[in-house]
Parts: sequence; structure tokens; C-alpha cells
Amino acid sequence: MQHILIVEDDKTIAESIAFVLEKDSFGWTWYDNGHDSLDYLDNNEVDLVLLDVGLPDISGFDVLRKIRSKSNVPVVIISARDDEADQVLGLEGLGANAYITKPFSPRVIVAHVRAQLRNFRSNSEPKSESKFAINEAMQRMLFHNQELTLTPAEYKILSHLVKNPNRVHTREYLLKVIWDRPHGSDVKTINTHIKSIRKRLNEIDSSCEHIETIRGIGYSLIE
Amino acid sequence: MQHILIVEDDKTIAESIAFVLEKDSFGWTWYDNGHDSLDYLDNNEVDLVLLDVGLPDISGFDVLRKIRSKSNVPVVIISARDDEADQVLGLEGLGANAYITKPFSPRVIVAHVRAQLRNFRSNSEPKSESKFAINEAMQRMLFHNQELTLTPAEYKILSHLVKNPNRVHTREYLLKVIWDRPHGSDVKTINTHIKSIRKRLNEIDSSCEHIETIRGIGYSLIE
DNA sequence: AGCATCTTCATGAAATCTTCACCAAAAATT
DNA sequence: AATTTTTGGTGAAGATTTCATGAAGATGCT
Repeated sequence: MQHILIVEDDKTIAESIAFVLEKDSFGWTWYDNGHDSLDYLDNNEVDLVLLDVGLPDISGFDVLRKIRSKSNVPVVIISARDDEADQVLGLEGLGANAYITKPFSPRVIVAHVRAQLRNFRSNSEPKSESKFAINEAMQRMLFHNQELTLTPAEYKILSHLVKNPNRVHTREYLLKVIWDRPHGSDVKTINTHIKSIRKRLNEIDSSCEHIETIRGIGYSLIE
Repeated sequence: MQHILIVEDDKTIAESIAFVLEKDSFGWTWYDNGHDSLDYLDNNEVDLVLLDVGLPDISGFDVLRKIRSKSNVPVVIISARDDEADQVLGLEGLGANAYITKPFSPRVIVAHVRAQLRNFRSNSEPKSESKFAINEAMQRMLFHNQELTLTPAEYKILSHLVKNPNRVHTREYLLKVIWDRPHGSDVKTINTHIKSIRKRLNEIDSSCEHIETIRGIGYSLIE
């Protein structure tokens, strides 16, 4: 399922967008401000971003720049008022893929989303095959077609790393992955979990490092 | 002759600044409040603004925003007290080009003015493609498409320089970039970090200097 | 209780950050 | 122009932080 990140401070609009996306069987996540959206992008796989330029905390300009500094994800700009038009045009230079001006119909949004996703897919290089397979229903994983015996915590950490490879995940964040909500345990705990995950991965393939330590920050799965 | 606008409510300070500027054959105009300064800017050609943030009528914040709404002129902030430091840092986001904290020597002012005027001139030329790529999600950087192996502190410093090129960054400021909050370590530490960053950059491209030393102030990345 | 799992702790090793002493370059002073 | 002072570069040593590891304690489930 394709996942869309909605960045829109107007709840009504966000809900109507989410509604039509859902109807077209897209997954979605909504944030009403720039900071949380950027955080989310750091730690999750997103197929497309719908970005309102009139946010309360950061300007759409800055959000887009920050997105582009780390990701190639398609971004569709939503402009609130006509008099922002000039500014919005400037965004194209920053790497926005399309922009829509309010008022807009839900149909228009979905059409844009589909178009951008189609473009992006054909543009992007063929992805290398992952050596991992996740059976979410069974809470199981295969690595090089071999079953991995993982504890619940290990499964949650590793499956999150596999779904979001090649980016750093802080220990704090990985703790939150294990426990949905904030949890009082020491972040050093993650070291131990990573250790045992590494051990299990090495039993199957010790030819290279699979989980890289990013010193001072956290861990990252190499693809 | 280059013309400097001095916005400073303390007459003694304004006069001493004007004195050193004159000695270095800069032209100058002095106002002791924000309103008159903005008026003056509307009707006169100014090459650089020296702006005290502690004005009687308008906050430096607002003055800078209003300047930026109509002009790209380099603005060097003068901060009265140390405890304004954080606030002043925020001004960089608003487009301040540099800031000086009191007490300051006349030489420092002239150095800043010269540095900014030089930067501004070179900036107005067509921008060349940056040779840097930042992968924020992985906390990594490419230089000439080659991976840079950087320590956390080096990464923080260099990515900051890359994001704000052609601008002088004081050692104090770069220290705050490494440690989010004030930190007790010596500013000379930055010299050592810069040294190792330079070494790594030179290993890839030694054809020219990439990080320029602005004597008496700090460092600047040349694009 | 017995078992699996999660967490904590102590330790050593490695990476990194800071400091220092000395030299070179630039600026200020005479 | 010569000298003094200030500032920055350099290499290496020392201090500090961070991480991996193995083992032990805590927790929770059956």
C-alpha cells in the first residue's frame, strides 16, 4: 500500500483529503505542523508528501528544503491563497513536483497523487532485492530465505529497520518502536537487542555487516 | 565608495564605529532608531547595515524582517549583552549575515564588514553547483560524489557550513552547533576540528582551499 | 517453579574530543 | 623597516565519551 504524508494545519481540509485517499486505498499519516512531519519523514517510509505551504511553525519553503536535503520523495504543494501563487512558483525550483491551489476538489488531489507516484516509479531505478522477508501476520522474518528466530522486541526493531533501511534510527526512537508509548527503560537496552539481532544475522550470513552503528546517534540497516 | 548604515542608539558606540569606518574609507550614515533607518533604506543606496538589536522603538527582530522584505543588503547584527546570544542566533534564520557581540574591537567590526561585502559581491554572481551532498537521514556527506568519513562533530560543523556557505561563522557559534547548548570547551577546539575537516576534503580535492579562515572572526565555506 | 525475555550493570576497547606546546603568519607598534 | 604582539596551524598526548560484550538480575507468563 502506498503511504501519503499529509502536512496541513487545517483539520477539516486534512480530513477531507484523508477521506478521499482512504477511499482510493492509500495509506496516510497526518501532521498539522512542519516539525513533526520532518521527524516522521526521518523515521518512516513515505511514498509522497502533500504539503501545505501555510504552516504555523515553519514556512513551506523551509520544510521543502529540509525534505530535499535528505530525500527524493515526491512532494505536492498545496497553496492556501491565490496571492501566495508567486511564492509557490518559486517552490518548483526547490524540487516540488506539483502544486495545487485551493479551493480544490478531492478528485484533483487524488489525480495529482496518482500522477506523481506514476512518474516517480518510472523514474526511480530498480530497487535491489532485499534479503529480508517479513510475515507481519505471523510476526516472523526470513533472512536469505531462512527463518529468523527473534524475540518480540528483536522482531519489532529489525522489522522497523528493514522497512526503513539506509537511515539512522536513534536509540530513543527504537525504544518507542518496541513500546508504542514512551518507556522508562534505559536506551542502552537497545545496544543489547542490537547485539543479539546481529548475532542471529551473522549465523546466517557473516560475509558483511548488516546493521551499522552510527556513532553518537544510533543504528542503520544497510541494504 | 561603499556606504554603511549604522543603526545604534548608543551615541558613543555609534561614533567609535563611524570613526574606524571612516579611517578605512567607508562612507556611513547613522540613525539611533529603527523607523528612521527603514525610511533611509527606502530612499538611499546602502551597501551594508550594522544593526544593534537593542533599539528603543522597534525590536531588532522586526527591523531585520522589514529590511528583508524589501532588500537583500548584507546585515551585520550587533548584540548588546551576552544573554541575548540565543535570540541573536535566531536572527540568522531571518537572514542576518553575521553578528557581533559587545564588547568588540573596531578591527573586528571592519573585518566583518569587509567579509560580508566580499561575500555579497561573490554571491550575486551566478551560483556554481555545490560539490557537497548531505544525506541527513544517514548523517553522511558526499564531496565530489565521494563519501566523507566524518566524526559527529566534524559532520555537524561541515554540514552547517555547507548549508550556509560564503558566510563567516565564529568559533563560538560553531561550538554551539556541535553542542546544542552552551558548552564549556575552548573555542580553539574548533581549530582542530577544522584542521581535520580540511584534511579530509583535501584528500578528495586539493586543487583549492575550501574552508577559508577569516582572521579574527572564524571560518567560511567557499563555494 | 521454570522458562523466555527484557533490562541493567561492569568492563575494556575504540573512537572521539579537548588541550597543550610549539611554530608560522599576520597585524600592530615602534 | 624592525620588532613585538596577536592569531592561526600542526602534531601528539591525555581525557572523555561511546559502544560492544558477557553475565547477572528483574520481570512476566505458563
